[in-house]
Amino acid sequence: MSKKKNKVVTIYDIANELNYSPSTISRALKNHKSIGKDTTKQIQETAKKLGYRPNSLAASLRNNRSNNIGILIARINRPFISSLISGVENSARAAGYNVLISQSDDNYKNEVANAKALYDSRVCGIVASLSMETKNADHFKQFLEQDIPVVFVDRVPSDLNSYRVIIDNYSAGYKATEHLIQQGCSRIAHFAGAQHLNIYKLRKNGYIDALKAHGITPDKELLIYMNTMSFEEGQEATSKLLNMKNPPDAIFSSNDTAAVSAIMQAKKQGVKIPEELAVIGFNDDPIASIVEPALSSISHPAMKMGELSTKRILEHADKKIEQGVSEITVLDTEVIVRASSLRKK
Amino acid sequence: MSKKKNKVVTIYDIANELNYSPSTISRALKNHKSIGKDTTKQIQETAKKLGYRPNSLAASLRNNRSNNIGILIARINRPFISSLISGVENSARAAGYNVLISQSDDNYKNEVANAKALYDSRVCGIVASLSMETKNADHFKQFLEQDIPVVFVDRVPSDLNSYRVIIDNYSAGYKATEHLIQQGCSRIAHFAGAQHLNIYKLRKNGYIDALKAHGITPDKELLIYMNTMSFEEGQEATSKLLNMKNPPDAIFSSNDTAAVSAIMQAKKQGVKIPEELAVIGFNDDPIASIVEPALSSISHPAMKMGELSTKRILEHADKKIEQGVSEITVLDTEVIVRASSLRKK
DNA sequence: AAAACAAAGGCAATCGGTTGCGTAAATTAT
DNA sequence: ATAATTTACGCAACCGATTGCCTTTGTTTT
Repeated sequence: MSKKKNKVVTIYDIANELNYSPSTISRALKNHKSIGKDTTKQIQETAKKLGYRPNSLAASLRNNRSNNIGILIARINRPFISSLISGVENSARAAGYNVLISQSDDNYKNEVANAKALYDSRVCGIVASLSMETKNADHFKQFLEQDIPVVFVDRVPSDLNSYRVIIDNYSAGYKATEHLIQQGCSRIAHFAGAQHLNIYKLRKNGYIDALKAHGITPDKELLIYMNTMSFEEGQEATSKLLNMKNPPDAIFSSNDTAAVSAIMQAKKQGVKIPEELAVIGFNDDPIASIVEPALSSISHPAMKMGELSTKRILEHADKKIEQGVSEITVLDTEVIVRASSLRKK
Repeated sequence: MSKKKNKVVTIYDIANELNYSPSTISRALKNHKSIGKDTTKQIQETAKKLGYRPNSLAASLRNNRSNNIGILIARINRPFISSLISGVENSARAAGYNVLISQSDDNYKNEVANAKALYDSRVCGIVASLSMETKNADHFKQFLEQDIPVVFVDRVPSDLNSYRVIIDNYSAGYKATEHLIQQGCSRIAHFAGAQHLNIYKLRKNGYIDALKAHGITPDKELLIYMNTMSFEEGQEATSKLLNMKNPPDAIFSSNDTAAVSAIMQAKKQGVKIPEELAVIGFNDDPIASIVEPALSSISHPAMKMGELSTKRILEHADKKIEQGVSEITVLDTEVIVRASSLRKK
């Protein structure tokens, strides 16, 4: 048995059926005012009757602009990212847009290739969070040259002006550290991520400045630079820290994965949390509420950031953009205090 | 300063530059054999020099088929789903396809609307996992009528023949239950999901048959039907179970969320795990390894399922499909034994 | 050397909407 | 009643790549 494709109904079919021209059909379907009311109604009814479905490809080609928003991220299956995507998708779909995703797997070359692919499919906007390896953002210039809005989220480049939706990482790092200090900690270690990514650098700066502001001299031995901030890296670092002659009494980790691994490692070594070691993470991933004791963390409004990113893209068309000006949206974060850092009642 | 759009280079520009016809350019760019070697080389070089980028919209319109694979799922920010998407995206991109996502939020109407949207953008295939509310799959017929392959994953409909990529839920439920029995449990409760979704029904059936096979009569009081299997539902159910005159000595939950909530609730009530209550979940989400004691679970090869789904779509074009025959891909699952169910050493 | 064939490209239609411009008829203004 | 508008719709080009078919020139066959 061969595959049988039913004929797809086009505006030409409707035009033939009703003896109108295709342009009239096109206009009537979009409720263009220059088409009579009765005619419009009749055309729309016939369209429905025939099972007409618009071909967005044709429209997009003609308008030189699709209704697709592209997402460019490192990895989809991370709590923060999947929530971000979810936020983008929700608001995009509500506005009649589709969402194209691409993940770089934290690889720079993939990111460049994905940017090309999204460009070629003529997305009308891009939401991007850089890969770990990305150190320059030239592959986004192609979009800007065509006036296609690019919204950088979370991991944003420092060398390219465009929209940004971020949190105040410096202040979050400051607040997290200050919280630990207020709990009576004074030897506070920090798990810092790759420093060419400004989110990690800023969190570290906040950490350092909070220490100084409270009269604590930062100790280089307590500042651990990590690569991917994986569970394993966190475990190893924690183990080393705890075996020091003068171990820390708190850890502020730039992500929850490493923070959770710190808790688990500390427990394994018989170190009591939070009494002997207070821990706070970053992102407020689901695991933060599950680990025991529950992990304090910094809220990261992923879904909201996604929604705002979409909004920036959709609003872009109406705007006049001043050259050299980047619009930055900064969201609030909160210190979520849980048992892992709660020393004082 | 007004927005400045640089002119986009098309094959016509290359044609003018080199005095060839557009058709020659088109063929040369695809290494068509009917174009001379030198010519082809020259054209490709010029294309690169001018910064030519193919317009996939135009190609898709002409071919009446885009290079976009559509994904239709309930919620993106769930570990299983985001990994599934990741698998689809990886293999799709490797083959030069883009991925369009849409989430229904477990709402039937959204699912229908999303299916329409994906259809209208002329996806060349669909990967779908049904929403909780979906009880009929008629909205997928539009794809099949146009010979657009639909691959159902995990939550598959029972009333529509198409590709399926699934695990053997019955056997997984059976194995999970049997594992608990082997650990010495005999009053085994089950958290069952919405029964119109066959994954939950099959897991339940496996549970029941495993009990019977081992001479245990299923107790209706231990069979808890849930709606969304949320953390809260799990807590409440666990609390009720533990307060019974004759409480269960094990729980097999159809997902990890409810299983984890069971562990946490049991601990809160002072019930020892696994000694007094053994627990096993389903999916092997990240939280399973984090909760204490670590949750036993059933592996669910999400990424792999995504990859296979893409494969089905890409292979579809080459295939002759027999009517009334559905191709089903069944993946193996494993019982991941962790502390939450380990009573015997 | 005539016939047959292969190689290299061009012509023009096509995919399905969209839209600037034009026009005939109907309505309003003067 | 004539001019000025407005209403309602059609014509045809256009978006950019693809492809069946045709032509021209060059090469091989007998």
